[in-house]
Amino acid sequence: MTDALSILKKNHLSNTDSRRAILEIFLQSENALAHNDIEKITGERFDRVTVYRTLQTFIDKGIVHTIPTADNATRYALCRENCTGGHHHDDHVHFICEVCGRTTCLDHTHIPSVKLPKGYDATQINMIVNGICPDCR
Amino acid sequence: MTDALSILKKNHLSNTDSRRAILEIFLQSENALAHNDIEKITGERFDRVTVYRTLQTFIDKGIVHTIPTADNATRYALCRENCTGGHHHDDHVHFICEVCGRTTCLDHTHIPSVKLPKGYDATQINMIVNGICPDCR
DNA sequence: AAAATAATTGCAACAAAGTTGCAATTATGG
DNA sequence: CCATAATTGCAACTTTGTTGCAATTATTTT
Repeated sequence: MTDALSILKKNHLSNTDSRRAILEIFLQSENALAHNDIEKITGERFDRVTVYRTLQTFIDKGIVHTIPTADNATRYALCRENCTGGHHHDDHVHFICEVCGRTTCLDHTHIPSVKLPKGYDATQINMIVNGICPDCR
Repeated sequence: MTDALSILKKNHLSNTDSRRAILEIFLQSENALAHNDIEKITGERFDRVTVYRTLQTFIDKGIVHTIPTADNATRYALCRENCTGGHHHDDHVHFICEVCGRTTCLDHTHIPSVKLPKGYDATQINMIVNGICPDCR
């Protein structure tokens, strides 16, 4: 159920080398990954552009979500919740460690609700916590 | 008190054209600005590098804070609270409108506290709400 | 007020992140 | 296994941001 192939099947995506490989990487990683991290792992196997396009496909299908970071390099992480095409509902907090730089999904830490001023309508909320992770103290 | 010159004085920054001009732009803007927005306004008056360096100086002094966004273009906004060199404490929510694209500081909407899992230590928290702003409904 | 010093700017060059068009390749359904 | 549709790789480009260095400008000293 959580292997690359079934994820592709479930989302009606064709079974290609790059998609399988990149999904495997996510499945085996604890942390969110930047495009560059993926490239380092896959090496010369896939073109940069292919990696970008694969990630975009995964986002569109709700397989992966992005995390806005201060360093302007988008991080991608698997959606553990049931996100579907066009509709993400990852409502967990993201943690970025200042020491090791790793970005982690705190899957069980939900984003608290906020009351916005009149007239503001939220469609998606991100909460990014910077600090020091358990491994780095 | 809220004119460009006093802000520079208060922060022991020398009074230069670019600093004054860029501060004026922030003082007159309701929204957070990307580097590119500033360049469009200042035109050829200042070099790109000068704008970047000026913004960095303002961040260091606690005059301006950055907002992580999904589109990988850092937004900058005036600190309304008393941020000082090296220590920002902007704890308000940021709103990004999906229609007009504007990024707004909801200065009076404070970020609610979250309880992190054991071992995680927060130093800074960002909350970015995407949705539709009052002007765009 | 002018000279000396220190800070700031502009230029050129570079690096990283991401995008687009198009031809070649690969996957899939019949 | 063939046809069609989807995916990939390549080349070129854009945007965002950085660095070193010489020239300029602001501030301090006298």
